[in-house]
Amino acid sequence: MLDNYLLEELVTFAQTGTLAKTAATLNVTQPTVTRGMQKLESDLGVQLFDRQPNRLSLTATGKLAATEARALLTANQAAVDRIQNFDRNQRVLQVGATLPGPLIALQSLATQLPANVQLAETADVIDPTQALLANDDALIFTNHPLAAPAITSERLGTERLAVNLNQFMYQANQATITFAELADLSFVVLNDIGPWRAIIQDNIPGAKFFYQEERDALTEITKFSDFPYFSTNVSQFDPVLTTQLATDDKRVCLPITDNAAQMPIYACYLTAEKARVAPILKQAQAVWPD
Amino acid sequence: MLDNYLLEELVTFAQTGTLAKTAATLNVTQPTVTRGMQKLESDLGVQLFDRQPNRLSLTATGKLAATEARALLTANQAAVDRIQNFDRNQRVLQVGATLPGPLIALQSLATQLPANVQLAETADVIDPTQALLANDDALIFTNHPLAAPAITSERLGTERLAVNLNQFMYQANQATITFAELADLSFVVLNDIGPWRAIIQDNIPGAKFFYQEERDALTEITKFSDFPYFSTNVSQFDPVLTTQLATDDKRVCLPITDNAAQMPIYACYLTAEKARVAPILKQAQAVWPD
DNA sequence: AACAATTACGGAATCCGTAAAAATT
DNA sequence: AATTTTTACGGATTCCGTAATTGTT
Repeated sequence: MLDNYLLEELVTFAQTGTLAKTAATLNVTQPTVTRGMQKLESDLGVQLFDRQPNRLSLTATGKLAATEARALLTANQAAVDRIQNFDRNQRVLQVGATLPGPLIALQSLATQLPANVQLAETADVIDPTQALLANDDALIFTNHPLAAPAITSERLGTERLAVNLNQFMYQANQATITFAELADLSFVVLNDIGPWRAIIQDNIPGAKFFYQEERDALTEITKFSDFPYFSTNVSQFDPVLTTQLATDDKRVCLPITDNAAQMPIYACYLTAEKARVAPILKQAQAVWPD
Repeated sequence: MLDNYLLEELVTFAQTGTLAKTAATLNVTQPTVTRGMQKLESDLGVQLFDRQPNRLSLTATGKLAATEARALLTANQAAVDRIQNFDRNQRVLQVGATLPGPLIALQSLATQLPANVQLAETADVIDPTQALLANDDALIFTNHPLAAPAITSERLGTERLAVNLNQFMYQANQATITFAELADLSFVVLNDIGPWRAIIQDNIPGAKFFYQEERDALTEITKFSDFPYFSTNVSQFDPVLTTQLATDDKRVCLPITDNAAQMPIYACYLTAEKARVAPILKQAQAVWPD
């Protein structure tokens, strides 16, 4: 068995090239690292270094050992994360998403949700499969099912994009609209909108987008300007938009009819956690506007 | 970072169920294990055990931690093995096989091989891909190419099965033979013949096979009996068979013409080790009877 | 002179075993 | 009575830092 602190020293040496820098980056003294690498060699019964009086360099075996060590350390850290996240998720049930719509819908009934449910602030999940397997989230909303065998992906419904145009714009004079009809316009858009971002960028020719990190900043800009903004059949639950804007917003909401503007929504969770996420899923299905 | 000795204690507790038995199997005292599990809980910041005055049981988190711990320990051990095997293979170049033919062919020119080449005694490689990736062998002969991306599988030639029949048997009166014509006969066969074993068992109806572990025992039996035995175009290099038998063996060698009796031979090695195995491959190709 | 590695020595932290206690079956 | 877990205490091991040595650039 190889001790972790020795593996760290080896990995750092592979990066830095000298024992002195290794010691410096690990906040220990050189003799510590010297002894450590000697012990690692003796534990393995293998020569890891070519020794010249003033220079240490890794042998071929040493290089292999360094990459193996790196893998072991990351595996160890990943295990710690999984265990700690699992323990946390025993108490608070973390809900994430790759797109904001479903989170907004759930937030609208926050009072009716179990007290241990913790909704993510923004749609910032990069790799949903990894996030579930690492017990980072117990439930993640995505726009595509996940392939991993331990994961169940349940179709929740469809999110449909709409655009809110000033009522005096000529395009506003209709019940629905297409991406093509929005060409060359400028929009204010939230930053964390997941896959929607690529969709609007790829489908509206010549458009410009002003991305806003904060939702409050976005509502401010929309309130005091004529920039069109996007919404969906799900974001209608957004309390910020509905309360602060709806009262005096002179825009009209036009659903976008393109296929690309219709997005399937899936609820993904570890199959082993089905029982724990079931009540939340039931709530989500109940409020889904389909 | 989780210390290995704590992980071992957790894994053994998951197996045995009590700290006392855990201590016994690990050859330490109970207080050691008690403190160890307390430290592991404190390191993780997580409760791993349900504590009743006289009974300790794993929580859900604890069970997860135990399986994670087991994985980390096996990964650690596997890394050690890979490193040590790699180091050994820097000096001696280990050659294995899933079938004996190619090893026999190479053995016939043992004197001309580099001194650091170590040929396996018997064809006992179970999982050639694993053996290569673990640096257990540097070169393995198989009857099928290996799929792993880091591995190169080079077609070496074809091994062709033959049977040696007493010259007075009526089937011996021909140049070649088929499996069907060997029906209901009894054969003496070596134990470690890899895939050949399934082939003769599946293709010769009603045949009986007397498997011998030792090659010497097999030659003894064949010498003092009339049992037919198998050979191939490659096993002709076998010094035991050729010297001890050929002089007074009254059998005739009949190649078997069935497709199933023709076996492709591949030389498999880590692509990164190509340069080191190249000279051996060259020798093998030179003597191959194709 | 500056830098890198190693060794020697003493202190500090950690880990372990013995002994004893508390509680259960 | 026998088991199991836990705490307390002392010893032993291990690990680390300071100081000093060697050799190279």
